[in-house]
Amino acid sequence: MTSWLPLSPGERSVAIEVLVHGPLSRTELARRLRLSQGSLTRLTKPLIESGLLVEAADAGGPAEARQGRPSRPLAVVAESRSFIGFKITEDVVYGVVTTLRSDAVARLDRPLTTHDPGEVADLLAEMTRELGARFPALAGIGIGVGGLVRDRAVVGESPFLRWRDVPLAELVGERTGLPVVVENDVAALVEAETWFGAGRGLDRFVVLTIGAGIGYGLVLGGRRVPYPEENRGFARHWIVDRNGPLTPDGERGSAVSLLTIPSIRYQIRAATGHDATYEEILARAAAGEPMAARVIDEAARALGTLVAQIANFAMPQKILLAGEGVGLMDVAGDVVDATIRANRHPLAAPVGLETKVSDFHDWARGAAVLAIQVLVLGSVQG
Amino acid sequence: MTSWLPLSPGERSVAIEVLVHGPLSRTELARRLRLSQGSLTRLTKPLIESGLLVEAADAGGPAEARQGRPSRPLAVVAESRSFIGFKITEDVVYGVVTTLRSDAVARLDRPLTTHDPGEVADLLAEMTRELGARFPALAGIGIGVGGLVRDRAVVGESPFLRWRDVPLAELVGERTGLPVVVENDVAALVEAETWFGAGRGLDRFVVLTIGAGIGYGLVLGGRRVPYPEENRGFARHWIVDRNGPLTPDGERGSAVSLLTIPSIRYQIRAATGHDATYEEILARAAAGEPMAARVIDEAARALGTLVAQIANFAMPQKILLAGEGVGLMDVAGDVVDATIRANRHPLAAPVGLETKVSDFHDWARGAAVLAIQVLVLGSVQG
DNA sequence: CGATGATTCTTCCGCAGCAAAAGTAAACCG
DNA sequence: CGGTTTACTTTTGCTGCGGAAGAATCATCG
Repeated sequence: MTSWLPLSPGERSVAIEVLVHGPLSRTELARRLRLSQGSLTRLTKPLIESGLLVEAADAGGPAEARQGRPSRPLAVVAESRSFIGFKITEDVVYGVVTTLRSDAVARLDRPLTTHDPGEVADLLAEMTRELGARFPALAGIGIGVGGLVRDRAVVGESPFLRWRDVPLAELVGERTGLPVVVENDVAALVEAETWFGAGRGLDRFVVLTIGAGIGYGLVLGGRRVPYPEENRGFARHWIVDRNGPLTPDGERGSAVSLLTIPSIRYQIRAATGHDATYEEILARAAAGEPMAARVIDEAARALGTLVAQIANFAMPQKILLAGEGVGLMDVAGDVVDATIRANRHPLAAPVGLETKVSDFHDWARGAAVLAIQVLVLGSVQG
Repeated sequence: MTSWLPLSPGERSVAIEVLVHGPLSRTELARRLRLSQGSLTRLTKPLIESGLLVEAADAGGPAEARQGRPSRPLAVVAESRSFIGFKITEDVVYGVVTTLRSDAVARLDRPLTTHDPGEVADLLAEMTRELGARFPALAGIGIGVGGLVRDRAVVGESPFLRWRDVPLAELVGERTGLPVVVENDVAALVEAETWFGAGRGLDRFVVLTIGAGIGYGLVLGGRRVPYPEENRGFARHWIVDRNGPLTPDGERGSAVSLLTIPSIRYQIRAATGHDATYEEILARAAAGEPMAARVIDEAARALGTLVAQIANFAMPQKILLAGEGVGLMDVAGDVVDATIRANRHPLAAPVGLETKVSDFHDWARGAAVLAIQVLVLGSVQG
């Protein structure tokens, strides 16, 4: 039971479909996977015997009383395994415990007082022990780090931790005895949203995160497209408006200069001489204060332009805006929408835009999903 | 033999691989398709018996004299079938005959003196007879039309022909007795490049055409992504530079205003009062004439910006620039390249940019590829 | 010039995994 | 209580694949 019985390709597709799309009857599964009903009986049997699936207890509610033999929806036993996800920031480690369905059932944060790889690994192992005490069936650990990660195991380069080629998966693995996956934090969030979130079941899907920096993830055919400049500040070269503001980070008028929280705060500080939090700036813009309103308006236009460009060129079925900097949408969502419309053909399909404010625990949850994938897919492959 | 024996999925994949990637030995095919050698003997036998494939005659050249039993590369019998492709413009119909490998072996153009659907179909049938006299084994007809095409059969809307809901495939089919595929001209060119051209074997591929208008085609996982605003002047809403020139067509500073041949000619005419052809303008820009140089420089910057945005957001492995308006690259290719670099991260993979000047026969050839696909795939599905 | 090895292709066997069809179960309906 | 409807199971047969062994065909080397 440490890892699952090796699943056949057919069994795996059934497991993923039920895991991701909730309770489904065998007939429904047969239709979705284009298999015969007989095959479904065959494929589900070992999955039920191994304890991964159960016949959902009567669906609880009265259900739609249809004619005929009632269906037996199959569901994953979400609590049969627990997973741990960590998000490492410069000064805090955020941890969550999730079920198989990636629901967070516990949280734990710890200050990060050192950047020494070994001591960080010690801390993660200690947090794992603490969390694992309450949730015994731990099946894996996922770790999200800002920076370049290789092979889902080694932190190749992380500026804020000042790490180079740190084999973090190995360090944590030998301290905990659990399978460990390390991934770039944006990539982890993208995977999580692709499997369990806004991108569920979609063929083309984009995640755009706004926070201290900008993150971009493209999912095609259910798989994330990797690219070399990932998480290396690529968006500082996305020039949105050549006459835009100049900030310490990013080229003039780049997405970074216009949209990230530090750049917006910098612009306000440069203009008014006073520091203000992001939320304060948003509130002032909503209240009509000219300086804040101008900066936020410009940011909203930039966001609308970016979203339109993404929609025009990558043609995703949905675009998810995530991160701590999407509060912008509440204050200036109409500006964003108007800008998108101005940069798209009137006959074009409306952009499937979804906004999701995420905190650091959401990033940690994203990392946990990586561990879930490894267990279900049986490999570390992205 | 009218259509091929229905191919099994395995046979079809072998046929396509050999058709698209030239002569290949069975062992090489086994590796590419991830099949065993035994399976390849099984799959190739009926294909050879049916006359689709042959064991290439010793590869002609001396080959690399390696050890062991020499390989027997398989090749399609390109001349076993012929295909006809048409491109319909406002006043001319361009026709080509191609082999199975989409090599054009004959051409025929005719002026189009009427837009009446029946008479156009008559003309196409007559041209088909004329072309077919020299190439007997006709297996299908592909027709490319600017405008909206539904179900690869019906021209839903074509402004320059003033057509609405014309069942062109049916009209031509009943006059020729051949299978007919109708498709939007850009889509046809994209399919052709995906199968036989620059996009061969690529997973993510973009075609950007510049001519009287702008065309965009996105290929993901070997399949073209359809979108509703296709060929309806969508690029007039791609705003590249808000302060760009204003032209009769397209929003201010849009890709259409900056890049299409009519818009460039309009800008020169508006500035100098004299009309000039596109080629003249390019020559004058190359010679350093200020007005032309300014317009062409602006166009090159716009193109670079577009290419960078496409590369940043859709992340294709290659971008093909095609159409009659890519002469721009010869005169101002360095400006385009510099602009691309300025809008991309230094660590990003260099954009695989390929330029291909295409005339109207290339568009017709693209349409012929659709007929090839139908024969090989056995269906009209895109 | 024959033995050896390398490489490609063919033949044959066994079986995984599927669809199709027929059978069983569990509800509702009158 | 038998008919109807729908969901699931069992059985059967077959397709199409991998694997292993063998045949073909070349280079190389003693």
